[in-house]
Amino acid sequence: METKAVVTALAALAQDSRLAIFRALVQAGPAGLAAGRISELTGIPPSSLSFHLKELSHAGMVTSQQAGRFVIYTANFSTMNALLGFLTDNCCGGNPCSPVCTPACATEKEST
Amino acid sequence: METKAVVTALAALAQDSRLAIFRALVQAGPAGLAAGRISELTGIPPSSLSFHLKELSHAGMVTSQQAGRFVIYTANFSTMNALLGFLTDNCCGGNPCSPVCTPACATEKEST
DNA sequence: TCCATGTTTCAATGATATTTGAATTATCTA
DNA sequence: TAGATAATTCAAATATCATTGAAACATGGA
Repeated sequence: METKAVVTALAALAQDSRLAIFRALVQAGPAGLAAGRISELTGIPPSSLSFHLKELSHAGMVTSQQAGRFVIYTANFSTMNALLGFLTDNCCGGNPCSPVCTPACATEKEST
Repeated sequence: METKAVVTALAALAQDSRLAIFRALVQAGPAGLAAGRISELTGIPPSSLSFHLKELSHAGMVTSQQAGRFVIYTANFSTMNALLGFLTDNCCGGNPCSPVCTPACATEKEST
């Protein structure tokens, strides 16, 4: 994952409304949620919601698919995991650092 | 970890300069780096650097300690791990979701 | 105390993000 | 086709953030 993409992804999540939206989608799982349902759950008005969904989508954090009149949004779990990996990547210069970064996912890294 | 703190932490990382600073500190490990050294490594001028270090510090992503004339900055690994946990927390409504969020650290979660 | 070095604060400027009502587009049903 | 529902785009006001030179502050050594 490129630095630029990481900054975009982090920026997408670093905002109250968008973090709420994303968490709702993470909790909804692979089935996703229709835009209107997200609006109900979060209290964000449709036009604001649409703006934020666009941001999240552009950052690769969510995907969408048309389903009749509805647009179903789904969290993009692989991007999220790439993001998590990036932050711990090359931790401690690649040396063994058990006390430092093991708690979460020190064994799963990526440099793509 | 509270939502507000998470947004602050993500916002702290969602910026080119700060992400570069943070990564340098992650790679430096527990020994940390002096402010001047970070400036050298990243090419960020002292006054800008100081601004960004303050942001990171305020977000709990780094800690600092005076060492003579130097100020040593260190990545705060526990905050980082709490952050990673938050993002995957309650994934898929807490149901087993092996295909979805296992890749990185699905086994290590927290709701603090 | 005086000087050199490392770091932070200040202040002014420019750039970027957020918000939302109203209008628009798209789809379904009858 | 007409009416209802779902979602997006537009535009303009508001708010927030990033940058950096110059000045100030703190520490160590002579």
